[in-house]
Amino acid sequence: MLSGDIPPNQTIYVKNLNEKVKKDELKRSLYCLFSQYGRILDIIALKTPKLRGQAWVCFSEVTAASNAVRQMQNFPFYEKPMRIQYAKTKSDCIAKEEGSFVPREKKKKQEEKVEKKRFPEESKQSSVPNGTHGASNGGPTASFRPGSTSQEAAAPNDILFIENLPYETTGRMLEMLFEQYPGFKEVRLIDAKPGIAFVDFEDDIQSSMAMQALQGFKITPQNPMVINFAKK
DNA sequence: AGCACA
Repeated sequence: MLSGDIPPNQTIYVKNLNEKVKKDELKRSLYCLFSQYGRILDIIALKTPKLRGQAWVCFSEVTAASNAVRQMQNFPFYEKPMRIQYAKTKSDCIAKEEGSFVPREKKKKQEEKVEKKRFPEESKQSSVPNGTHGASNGGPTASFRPGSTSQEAAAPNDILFIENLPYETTGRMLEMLFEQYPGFKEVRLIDAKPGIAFVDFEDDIQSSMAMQALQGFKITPQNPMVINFAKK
């Protein structure tokens, strides 16, 4: 089958990655690219001879992984089409979240269910490649409500579609925000439709970076930006 | 091509 008979998994296995790109940049880019599908708990990438050119992206939901497998299949990423499958085994970070993690020392096949209630400590500060110095104006990312139906993720595009802007937003204001990200080309406001804008980038990797960084940015306290890829 | 948890 398409996914090579591997059953769905919260973690996707990505291969055919460009081995020249440095590990941290790779993780950041993967994070930006895939976080549109859901919350990413961790990204594993190693540069050892056996493991270079591959990465594991762990999502908090299987549905996010499924969307990512389908939508980003063969996506050209650093000049190479990504090959995406479900991971074959459960990631440590997932096992930890559900309390079934067994340290690697014991190489046992410890797949038994641990009947446990939630941990009392709810500090879900998961390790995420914290690439971007994002929207640091108080409010973190917006909870995706206005506009788009967040279940149907738009395909990557070098054009971003911005919603929920205050009516008084000017092109210059948006330029100042977006031009700090590499690949920025231009901002386009629609006179007939206040509150939305399009922002063009050189490619969809760079647009993803900016989207991730500025998602939820508040120009006014009541206007967290909602950023999506523009429809093709 | 290659399925780990630096």
